[in-house]
Amino acid sequence: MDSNLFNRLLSAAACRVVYPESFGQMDDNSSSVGSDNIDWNTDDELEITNEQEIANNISSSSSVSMSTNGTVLSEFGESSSSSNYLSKLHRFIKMGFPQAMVEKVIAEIGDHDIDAILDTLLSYTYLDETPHQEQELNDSFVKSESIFESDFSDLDDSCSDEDTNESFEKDDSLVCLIDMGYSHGEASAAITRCGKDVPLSELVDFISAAHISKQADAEFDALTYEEEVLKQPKDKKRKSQKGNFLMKKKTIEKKPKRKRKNEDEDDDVLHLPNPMIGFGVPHEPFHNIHRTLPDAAIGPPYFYYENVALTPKGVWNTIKRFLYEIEPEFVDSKFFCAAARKRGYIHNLPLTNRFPIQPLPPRTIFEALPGTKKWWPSWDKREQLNCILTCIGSAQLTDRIRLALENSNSKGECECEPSEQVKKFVINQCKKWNMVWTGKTKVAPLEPDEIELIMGYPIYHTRGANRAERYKGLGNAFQVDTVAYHLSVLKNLYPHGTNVLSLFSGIGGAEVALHRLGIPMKNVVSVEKSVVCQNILQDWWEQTNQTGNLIHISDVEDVTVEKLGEWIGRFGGFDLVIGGSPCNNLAGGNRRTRDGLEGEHSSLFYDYFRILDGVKSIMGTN
DNA sequence: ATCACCATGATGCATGAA
DNA sequence: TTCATGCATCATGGTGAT
Repeated sequence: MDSNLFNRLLSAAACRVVYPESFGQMDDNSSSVGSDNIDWNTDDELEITNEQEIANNISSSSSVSMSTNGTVLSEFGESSSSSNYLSKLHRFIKMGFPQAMVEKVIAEIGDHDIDAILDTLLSYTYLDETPHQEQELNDSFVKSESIFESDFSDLDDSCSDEDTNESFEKDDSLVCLIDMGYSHGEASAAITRCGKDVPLSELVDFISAAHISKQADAEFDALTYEEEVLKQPKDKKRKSQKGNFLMKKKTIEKKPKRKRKNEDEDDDVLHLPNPMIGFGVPHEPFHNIHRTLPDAAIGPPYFYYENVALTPKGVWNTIKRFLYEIEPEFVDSKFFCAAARKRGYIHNLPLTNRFPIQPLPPRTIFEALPGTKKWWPSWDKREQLNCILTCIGSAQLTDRIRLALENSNSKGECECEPSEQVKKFVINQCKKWNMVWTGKTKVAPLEPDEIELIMGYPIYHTRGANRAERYKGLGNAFQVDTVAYHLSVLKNLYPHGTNVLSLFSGIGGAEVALHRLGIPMKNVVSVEKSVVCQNILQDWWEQTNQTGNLIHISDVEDVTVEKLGEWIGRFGGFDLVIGGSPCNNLAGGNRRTRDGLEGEHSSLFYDYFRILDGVKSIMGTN
């Protein structure tokens, strides 16, 4: 896409009252679940287990963000219907329809007939082809539901005036599509695919077709699953049926997938580099220090975004499209420390004169955990650990492995190696759960302080939190050496210190990295939901005698344009906007809700973009 | 109410054989 | 090329003890 177009899209997007699909999704999140009850970053306070409870929670909450759905729920009466309602609301918002529109349609025709709702939504979308009409429709939704009260309302007025005077048709199309509730990515993709001069109806048709196809697929899955599985008794039969079903689905899907591979798969999939060294890592010969950033991407401020590399398909493409078409830098932290950590980073930092922080961290298991060497059998060839996750192997697994090894050894009645089968079992489990040898027949998970060392944090950085919180905080954190290597280029640029906006701070990986680089922090605004993590960062801030000012904000929703303007006015601008948005719905370890970028937690990426773009707008206008 | 503990697969890529 | 197999993966939700 041409960069000018994209600039305009972004600036227009920043001025919308009604955010596109993604933001509708986000609104749904914030209103479906009480903001006091969800830890977006660490997710362990997720006490709500079903929609019934969610509905109850909403109705009993007095949070400001609840007000919207508070009125909605009161219209639908009992919590059971609320649950149903929420489920359907969520479903249609996921399809890309604006929340306000879905609420309106369900209020009009009820929530029983899904087809009717879909038809009505589509006809609304089709009928309102002209920008003027669509704007009115959305405005009426906004007013009647009194939803989007805050962030961009001031800007919107001025921008809509500009829009009406806008003479570029292609920009109008983008703005209209965004107004209609489609995401930037969808809108830009549709224009790219269909051409810039096609009628709006054709663009809508393109996007709607994609939605319907996606939804039909999902519904087919759900229906077939229900038909085939729910009839069966529970437990094993159920599992096997599900397995059969999935096998069927795979065989059905395979052919079209291959066709796409030859055609346009490259449009949707970003390829991960092998070896995963990004623009270069220490001790590796390959380095690329030349890249051309799109105009819209150039700072100030510098920004740095991080998430897991191994996401469902298309996620990184979407992230890239939002973050100014910058190519992600995929790096495995195994080149920096003793554990693998495959992550993608999108940033607009310079690439020249990077340097690692000293002292260099241990790169092998034996260097990081010398106590394990004594027990490490020769047939366990691991030299580095797998990714540090948020939970650890069970004590029962340790016992099972101990028994397997003891039985295998006693059979041979000698000190020889266990059988190949036992070795394979043990190795697989050790790799899966990152267990290390702590005895002749004993493997155990890493202790929190060992993980702190590997992840580049001061020892006992997370001390004080309970064990599960420590594992979770560390499992969600930056690998400090990796991030610091990328941020090292800032040292010469800001000898007198930086102002940092740290989003989804967690246990403070960004702050620790800057500190270890010797880059002073004048002001840090840290946005982090978890009180435990806030305390960890605050304690570290005090222990390291930071002279700067640390401000805690608990919710990204509270980071409004007004707040950003206030901080920017006070600090003279942010030098760095840094953060990794929640990966819960992207991570491979998630069995239940790996829903992609539109998932409950991971959709907070759009808040990262919203805030970053807000900072860029304000600093640009200033 | 809090915390420790544990069982719970699917996805997408890499690799190599047919 | 196609297919089978191997492999790693910032997690979730339930249960029970305190």
